[in-house]
Amino acid sequence: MSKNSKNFYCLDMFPYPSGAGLHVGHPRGYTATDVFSRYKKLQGYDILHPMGWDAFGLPAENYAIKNKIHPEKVVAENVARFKDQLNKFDLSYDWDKEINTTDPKYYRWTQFIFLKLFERGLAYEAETPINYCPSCKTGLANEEVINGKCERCGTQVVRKNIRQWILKITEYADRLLEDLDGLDWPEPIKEMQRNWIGRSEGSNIVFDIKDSKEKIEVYTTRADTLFGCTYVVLAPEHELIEKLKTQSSNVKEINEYIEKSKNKSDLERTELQKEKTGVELKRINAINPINGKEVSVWVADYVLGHYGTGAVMAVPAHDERDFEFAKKYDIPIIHVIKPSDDINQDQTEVFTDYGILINSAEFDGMTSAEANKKITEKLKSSNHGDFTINFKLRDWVFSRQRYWGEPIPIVHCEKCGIVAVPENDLPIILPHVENYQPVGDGSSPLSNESDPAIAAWLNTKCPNCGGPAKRETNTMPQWAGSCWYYIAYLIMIGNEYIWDRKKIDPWLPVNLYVGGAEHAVLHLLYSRFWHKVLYDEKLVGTKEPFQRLISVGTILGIDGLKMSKSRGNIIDPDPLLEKFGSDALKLYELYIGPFSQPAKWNQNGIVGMHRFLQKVEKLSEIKFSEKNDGSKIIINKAIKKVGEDIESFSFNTAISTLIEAFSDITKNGWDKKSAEVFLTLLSPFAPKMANSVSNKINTSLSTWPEFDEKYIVNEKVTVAIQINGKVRDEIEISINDSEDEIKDIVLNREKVKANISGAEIKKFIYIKDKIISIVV
RNA sequence: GCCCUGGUGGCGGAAUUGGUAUACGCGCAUCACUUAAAAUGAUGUGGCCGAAAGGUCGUGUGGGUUCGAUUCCCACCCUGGGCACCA
Repeated sequence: MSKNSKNFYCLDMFPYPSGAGLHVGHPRGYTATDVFSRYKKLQGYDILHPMGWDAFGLPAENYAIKNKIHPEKVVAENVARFKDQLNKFDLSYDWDKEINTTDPKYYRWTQFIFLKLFERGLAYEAETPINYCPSCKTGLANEEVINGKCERCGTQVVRKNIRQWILKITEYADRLLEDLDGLDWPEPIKEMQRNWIGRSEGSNIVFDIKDSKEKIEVYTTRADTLFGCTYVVLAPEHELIEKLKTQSSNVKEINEYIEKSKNKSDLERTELQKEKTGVELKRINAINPINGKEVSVWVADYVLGHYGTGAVMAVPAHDERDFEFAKKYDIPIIHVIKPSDDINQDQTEVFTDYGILINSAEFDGMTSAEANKKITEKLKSSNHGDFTINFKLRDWVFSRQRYWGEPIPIVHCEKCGIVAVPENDLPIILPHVENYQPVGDGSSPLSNESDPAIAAWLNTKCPNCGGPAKRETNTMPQWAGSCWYYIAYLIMIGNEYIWDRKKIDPWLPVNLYVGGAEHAVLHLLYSRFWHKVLYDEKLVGTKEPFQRLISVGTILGIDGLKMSKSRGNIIDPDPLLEKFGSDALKLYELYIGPFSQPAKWNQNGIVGMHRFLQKVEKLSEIKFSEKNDGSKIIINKAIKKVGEDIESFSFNTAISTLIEAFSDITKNGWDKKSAEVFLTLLSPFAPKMANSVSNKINTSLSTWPEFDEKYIVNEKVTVAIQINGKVRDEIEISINDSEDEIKDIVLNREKVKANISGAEIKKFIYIKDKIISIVV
C-alpha cells in the first residue's frame, strides 16, 4: 500500500508543554499549518492535522524538583493550560488524535522501537568518555553540546566516563546524507545536516615503524602532500602508544602528557587560542611509505582520537595546525605544493590550497587532484594505503541519568548479562516514586535501592533464565518520543495504539512539516534515523518521514531580542485575543513578515488587521450590484495570487492581496459571486469572520475557487518610456499593438519629443508588457 | 576561520525570468464627523531643490556588465544562525 494522493498530512512540530505557557511567538507556525490545512481542505483533500505533547524531559523534571510537585502532575497541568490557550486561536486540530509521549501506552512503542534497534545491533552499551552536564547531572549527545555548553542549561560540559547506551546512527550516515537530495526542505537546513554528517573522502596511509612490527595508519584528504610529511601524530587515546612507548626513551613524559589531556574537556582541548602541545615518542621513527624517509612520531591532543584513524601525517608546509606545531617544536618544513598561478610565491608561509606538486619525485608537475589519486594508487599497490571515506557524525549517546524519561527496556542478569525485555512485557512503566533527584555520580536516580518503591521496580527476574536481575536504570533522552510521534497519530485508535501498515502507509510521508530551524540537527536527524530503521524493519513503507519542511522564523520581542521570561519581553496573546479576536491575531502573525524569517513584534501591527476585518464585516450590510468586468478581473487575479502565495508560504503577500482586492472591489462595486469568492479566499486566514459574513449573506464557502484565465490576461497595459535609462513618460497601450505602431505613437508624444530634443535615435527597445526604452 | 541567512522610507515589509523601486500594513500630517476625545472616513506621506510643472539623488559600501540593476558579476562592511584543531 502506498500514500493515498487524496490524503494530506499537515504536521506541526509538537510542543513541549512548558509551564510558562504560550507567548505570541508560538502560534506563528500553528497558524500557518492551520491556513494550509483549511486551504487544502477546500481543495478537496482529506486532511490530517493533529497535535500532541512532547512531555518527557528536563524542564518538567527540574520544575518538579524545585517546587516539589511530581512531574506527572506538572505535565498534566501544563498540558491543560497549553491546550486551553491553543484553543483560543480557533485552530483546526484533530483533537481526537491527541498524543502524549509520557503516556505508557505511547511509550510502549518507543520502547518497542528501542528493542528493534537492539535486535539489529544498533543499540549497544559502552563505557566511554562522553559529554556530561554537571548541572543537569546527566550525559549528553554530541548534538546537545552547543559551543561546549549544555543545550538545555548553558553549563559548561565536562568529559566523563559513564556506562552509556549508544545508538549506531553512524551506520546510517551514508543514507542520511544521500536521501537528503530527494527532500523538499530548505537548502540551509539540508546543508546543516550535510555538514553535521560531514562526509569526507580521503586516503588511509600506512607508515611502518622502524625496527618494529607495528604500523601507524593515518587518515588524510591530502595524499598529494605526502612528500611534505615531516612527522606523524597520534591522538593521546591512540592504543598504539601503549605498545610503542616502552621502546622510547621518555616514557614518563609521555605518560604525564596523556594523563593531562585525559582530564581536559573537549572545549579545553579544542580551544583555538590555546597553544598546541605535544610530546615526541623519542627513538621511535616512522617510515614515509612514498619515499622511505624517516620521520618523528609525536603524541598531541590536537589530533582527535575518535575521528579517522586517530592519527595524522603532519605536513607543516601545507596545514595551519601542523605548521604551528612544527614551528613550536622545531620540526622541518618541506614545501611540496605551489600555487598554479604564482611561481614566485614566498615559501616561508603555509599554503593550504590545492596547486601543483614540487619536490615530489615522479609526481612533480601534477595537480593536487591528480596526485591525490596517483599517490594513493601507488601506495595501494604496496599495501601501504587506500582510498577511504570518513564521517564527522558520531554515535548517539542515548541514555540519561535522569528520572523523567522512558525506561530503557533492558535487564541486567548476573548470568545472562544484558537481556532485552520481551515485547509482550512492554511497556516497562516508569515507577511512580517520590525520590527522583539526579545523583550526579553517573548513576540514575532509579538505581537508588534504599527507596522501596524504586527497589520494587528495579529488582526483577531475568526473562531468559528466570534468575535475579536488575532493570536498566538509565532513561531515554527527550528526543526518543519525538522520533516517531508522526506515526503515533496514525496508529492511534480510540485510546490505543496498534502498529498497522494499513493505517500508516496511506498517510506517509508527512506532506508538510512546520517547525523551528533549531531542530535541524537534533530532532530532524534523529527521527530520520529511526525512520530508516523502521523502514528496514518493514514497519513503515517510506525511506523518509517528512517530504516538505518549512522552518518558522522566530518572533522577537519589541526590543528585537528573543522572547524570554528573564528579559521580561514576553507578549501574552490573551489580551490581544480578547481585544481583537483570534482572526486578527492570526492574520497579524502571518502578515508580520516572510514566514521563515525572524520578525520583531509590533504592538500596533495587529490594528491594521482588525480594521480590515471590520470592513469585511460590513460586507453583510451592502446591497450587491450586477456583476461587472472590473470586479471579475480583480477577483480572478486574487484567486491566482492568493493560491500561489499559500502554496509557497508567502502569507504576508497573500494577505496584502486580500486587502487590496477588497478595497478595489469596494470601489468597483460588489456582486454576490465576488463576495462569495472573496470570503472563500479569506476563510483559511480568518475563518470566524469569513463564515459569519457568509452566513449573513447566505452563501457557503465549501470549495476553493478556480480562476478564469481570460480575466487574468491584460489587454491594455501601462508601460513606462525610458530615455537614456530614465523614466520620462508613460503610456497606455494595447498588448496586441505592433512595435512599429507603438514607435510611431511614442515618438510623437510631446514629452518624448521634448526629452529627445532632436537628437538621433540610436536604439528603440520595446519589451512587450514591460517597458519602452529609447537611446539617443 | 569556514558554511548558511539577511541588509530597501520614521517602522514591518513588496517588487514574476534584469524592465515605472517603496505594493500592503503601521506610524505621521491635514481635513470631515464630535462640545471634546476615541472610533471611523477622506486626502497626503523616500530625501533634497521648486509655488507648481518638473528636476535631482536614492535599495549596506566601492567597482563592473547592460539601453536599463534591489535583481547578474567582483571586492568589502555589517546583522542573525550553524560549525569549529574532523587532518
